[in-house]
Order: sequence, then structure tokens, then C-alpha cells
Amino acid sequence: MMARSTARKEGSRKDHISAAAAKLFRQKGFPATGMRDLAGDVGMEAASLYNHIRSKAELLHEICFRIAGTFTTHLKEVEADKTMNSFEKLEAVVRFHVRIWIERIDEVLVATNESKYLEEPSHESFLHERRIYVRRLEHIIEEGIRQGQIRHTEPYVVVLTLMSAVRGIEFWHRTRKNLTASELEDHMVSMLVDGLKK
Amino acid sequence: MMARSTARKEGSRKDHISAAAAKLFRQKGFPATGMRDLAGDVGMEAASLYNHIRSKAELLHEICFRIAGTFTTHLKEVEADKTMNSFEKLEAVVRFHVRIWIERIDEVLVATNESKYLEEPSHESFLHERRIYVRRLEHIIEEGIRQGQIRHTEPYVVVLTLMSAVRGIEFWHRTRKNLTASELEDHMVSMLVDGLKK
DNA sequence: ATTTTGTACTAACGCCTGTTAGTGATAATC
DNA sequence: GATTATCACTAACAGGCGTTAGTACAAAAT
Repeated sequence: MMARSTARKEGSRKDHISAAAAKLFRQKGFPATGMRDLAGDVGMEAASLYNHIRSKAELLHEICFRIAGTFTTHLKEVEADKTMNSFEKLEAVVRFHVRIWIERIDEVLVATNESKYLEEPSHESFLHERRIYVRRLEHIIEEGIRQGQIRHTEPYVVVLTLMSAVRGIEFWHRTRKNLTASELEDHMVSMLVDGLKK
Repeated sequence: MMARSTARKEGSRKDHISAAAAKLFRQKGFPATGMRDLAGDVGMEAASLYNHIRSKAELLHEICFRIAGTFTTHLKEVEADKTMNSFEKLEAVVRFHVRIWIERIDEVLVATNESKYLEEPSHESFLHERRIYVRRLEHIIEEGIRQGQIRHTEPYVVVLTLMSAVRGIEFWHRTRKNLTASELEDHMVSMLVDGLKK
């Protein structure tokens, strides 16, 4: 076999498993999520999962690196955009963070909280990618300060704070929905970014 | 027996276990931390731990509620202090958060990331205490807005953001120490609080 | 029509988990 | 000095873990 229709079906099956895994890893944590839990959620026996995936570790790996790629890809686009000054670039990045945290919270939280369970070559390269991402963000801020668009601040602290602040969205996500997603986005971006304007 | 010297020795022994547990729970996560790991770190066999503690769950409970108590106690003091206006109260709370995150990061991270593994009556009451804490912080902000000391903002978003932003300290803690603790504190407080001033 | 492939199943594996029982030694209390 | 409490030990438990082997059946490819 191996026809297109089958390949598509297999693909969507694996994606279904991956999405269910992200949800469970986020809720219960990676070590506390059993393959039997996951199998139950996708409607099969635990052993049957292995027709679609190689291992539990592989699932975590794919989730973490897929979402990390989303961030680095977007950052590259922003860096290349010559229509924005440094302050606008920073705002664009923060807005993207907020939006991804709202729209893809399962994956983002897994990458944030469970990436420490990646096995060793992967774990180190994940941290490496993150450090580079932070450094590139610091670079945008430094340039903004030099060009007089951003207040004089400690770039490292700013990046740390911005990247962590959006984690509050986790709590918004599971409690108050009397604030819409776009209201939340605007309030959060303005609170985080406006104070940095010169 | 049960003399004072013995009681003291027992107390310090249990505290030693609790501190080691906080460190391990933080590093490896609660479910992934084995009693044999913990025993190794305090220098005994796993079974011997049970001469000092009732269960693994009890350790988690004590860590989470001890640190939560630290926050609520301090908030109560701030609320009762009549020498500060609302803005100053907010700043005092943020500064306390930053300081505790710097000084007692193991316990704080366990309470933040591992409290979901509390067993059921405890877990719900932990979340309850947290919700009340958030509401009391919102109240301070609302009053500050009403009295014209704090910029007009959405109090819930402000609290969410402030409480999450300090989580960035986790990364400072394990990487860059070219910034001292008190420098970090000042930068972070000013970045988070100054933008809220009217 | 036959072969191949995909996918779900049951049974089982070796390992690791938190915890208990029971023992003996050491130290404090009477 | 006799007794009692503390505490660390070894051995073991029942249950859960991720994963593999082997099988069966349906659908697709030849």
C-alpha cells in the first residue's frame, strides 16, 4: 500500500496522538502521564500506540521542538523586517508570545515545564536554542536603546521578565473568561511594552 | 526519652529532609523524584525516611503550605500598614515576591510547579488560598486607581503579570550571576512597578 | 485472487515505585 | 542497671511503568 490516502490517514492519526499527549503532559506532567492514559484518550490500547510512535520520549521531543521552531521562525521574520524600528520589533515579538500562549497553550506549557524531561542530546540542544533566542531578543533591545527608542534598562532583565510575564496567561486560561482573548492581549502588551518606551 | 535535645535533633533532621526534598522536587519534579533519590541525598536508606515523615505526599504538602503562608502573612502585614498608600503597598508586595523568589527558589518553584500533585483536599485548598491572595492584590490595585496613585489598568491582568514576571528569576538563578541579587531586584521592581505609576 | 501492509489486539517482560514489617543497636529516662 | 524510645538497617510487598512479541483481521496493491 502506502498510497496517498493512507499516508494522510496515518499522519492525522499521529497528529491526534501528539495533540492528546500535549494536553496530558501539560495537565499531569510528563512523568505522571502513563501510556495507558494517553491510549485511553485516543481510544486504543497502550501497545497499539507503538504502531504510530517510536516512544514516549519521541512525543515529548516533537512537541517541544515544534513549538520552539514556531518562535524562532517568527523571530527571524521580525529581525528581517526593515519596516519596523527596534521598539516596534520588540512589541511584535511580545504580541506574538501572547498570542501563541493563548492559542497553543498546551504545547507551550509542555515546552516550558516538561522540556527538562527530554533525554540528553535533545535537552541540551533545546536549552541551547533557548539561550540563542534570548540573546537575539537582548540584541533587539540593545539596538533600541542605542537608537533612543527604548528606555535605558538592563536588556537581560527585560527579556527574562517579558518571557515570563506571559505565563500568567495560563491562569487566565483556566479561570476568567470575562476578559476576551484580544482584550487580554492588548492589556498585556501595553502593560509590558509601554513602560519601555522612551 | 523525648527530651529537648532529642526533639531538637529530630526537628533539624526532618528539616534537612524537607529541604532536600524541595531541592529534588524542584529539579526533577515531584513524580520523578524517588524516595531512594531523596534518601541518598540525606544519607540514609529509603525506608529509614519513614522514621521522620509520614509519606512523600506529606513532604509536598508541607513545602507548599509553608511557602504559601510566607506570602499571605506578608500581605496581611502590608495591608495593615497605614504608613503606605496603595501604590507603595503594591511595590512592597512586588519587592517581597522578588526577594522570596531569589532567596527561597526551591520552595517557591515547588509550590508553583508541583502543587498540582497535592492530593485532593489539600490541592483544592491550596488553589483556594491562591485565588484569595490574587483577589486581595487586585483590591490594592483597584484602590490605588480610585485614589489616583496607579494608572488606569485592568487589575486582574496586572496581578497575573506581576506574579508571573518574577518567574524569570528562575533563569537568572541558574545562568547569569554577573548581575547581583540586589541589582536584579531593583531592575525588576522598577520595570514592573514604574510603568504603573500615574 | 493473492500478497502485502497497516493497525488493533492480548499477554507478558523486567524494572522501578512508595511503603510496611521486623530487627538490632544506640542513647536517653527512670 | 533496667527500661524505653529513637532510628537506621535489610527484605519484601503489591502495583504501576514503558515497551516488545506475537497474532488477527481488514484494506490496499499487485
